[in-house]
Amino acid sequence: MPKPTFFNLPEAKRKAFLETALEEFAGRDYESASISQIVAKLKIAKGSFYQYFEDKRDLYLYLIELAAQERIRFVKSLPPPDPQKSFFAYTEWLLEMGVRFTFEYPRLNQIIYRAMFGTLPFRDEMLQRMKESSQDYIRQVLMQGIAAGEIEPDLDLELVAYLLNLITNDFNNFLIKKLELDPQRLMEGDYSQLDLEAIRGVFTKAMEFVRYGLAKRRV
Amino acid sequence: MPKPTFFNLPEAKRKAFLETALEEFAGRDYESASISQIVAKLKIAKGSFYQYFEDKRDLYLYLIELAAQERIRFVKSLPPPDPQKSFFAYTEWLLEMGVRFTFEYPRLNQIIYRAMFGTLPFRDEMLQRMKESSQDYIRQVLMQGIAAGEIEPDLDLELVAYLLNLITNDFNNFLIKKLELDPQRLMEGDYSQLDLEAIRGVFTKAMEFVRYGLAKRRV
DNA sequence: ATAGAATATGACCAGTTAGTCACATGACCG
DNA sequence: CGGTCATGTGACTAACTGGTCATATTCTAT
Repeated sequence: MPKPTFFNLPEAKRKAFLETALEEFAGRDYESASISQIVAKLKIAKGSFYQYFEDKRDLYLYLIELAAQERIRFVKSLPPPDPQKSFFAYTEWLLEMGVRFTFEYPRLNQIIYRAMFGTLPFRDEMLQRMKESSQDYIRQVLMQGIAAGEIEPDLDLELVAYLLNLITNDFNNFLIKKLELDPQRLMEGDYSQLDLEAIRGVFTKAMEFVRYGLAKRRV
Repeated sequence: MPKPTFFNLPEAKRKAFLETALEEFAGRDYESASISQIVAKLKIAKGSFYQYFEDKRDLYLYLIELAAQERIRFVKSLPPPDPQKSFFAYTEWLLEMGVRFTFEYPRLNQIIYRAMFGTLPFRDEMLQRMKESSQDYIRQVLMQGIAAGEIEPDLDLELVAYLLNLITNDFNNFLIKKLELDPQRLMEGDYSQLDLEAIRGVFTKAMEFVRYGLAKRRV
């Protein structure tokens, strides 16, 4: 946890600090991310950093916690389609929200992605910080789908939740490849290249796979 | 490419070098992996390393190439089930081979995984080295499945190949969680904890999802 | 035995890192 | 004004990094 000093900081300074720290930790993995670089970019003294945080790891775990909270906040901020209507519409919406989050908060998304799939010297502490994991959330939604009779009840929920979570988290990588987007420009907040129609088309295709699998449809 | 000197090395020494280098690069990301650590473990002089390779990146790209080749060799070394019989049996076999490779060559697998999903200062050169990517291979197999009339022809092949590749590559992570395996012991080559029956059960469930998706089966 | 090439060595360099600490500055309060 | 406490500072440490290079050793072929 950050020291009290950090929270006493004028908001502008605190925001600027987080901005820069997120930038640093989003682009490189934990070991490579550099406190020295952060303070250099911010033009503050090295000592100041250690007034705000215990150490590097303290900052990193805080950033993860922040990113995870922000993602949950983001997903909850927009109303889902009528949940009663169709489980699959809901899942597609979830997928879409994941991608939108990626585009709107690319750095936060990177941090989460790294924390989930990367190497970390302290996975356990990290997982604690991401209490409400999206995987648990997906599992809940799946159970609702089963209750509503839309989903095959014989599925291994844990397995499917894992796979869906995996797909959701990695989907933007596919989009970037498929639509030949420039990740650099996206990272810099330039969305002019986004073709929302095309993206929605890919969503629909992805949902077809999730819904019916590969097998030839029986007509 | 390694310098000629490296290939002139007595086989035992060359193997030992690769062993140690793989260990180092499997465990940490590119920036964190340390040449100094490698030569220290091998008890050879720093200068010797630079007789074998141009630089760090030269070694890394070589390791990736090696790992990718080894994976292809491994998959091709065991005969698949009758390819004419069922596309899905074939795909399940492919998934199984992926997992078996993970268990038998955990370090090689880590390197490939890192190369595909991690951060890299030179993605392009890396992708060139992994010419025959498993994703292309999966796409071929899918096309055969369509030709055989087993697979829905309306699918977006590129998308599905991407998702299948993703699942195959990450599946062992799920297995480890699901079967509560100890990754540390696996890394050290201790497979006594493996329950092949249980693993096969998870495969089957995963293939059900891949085959029919989430939707409730029509009976 | 000897020349010449191939290989091995480790001190050294310039650069980086996380973290510390004695001190300076600033803000608020009586 | 003075005093006290929070905040800011940057030189410094010890440890590390990738890479170089002059020198030493070992191998090979005559």
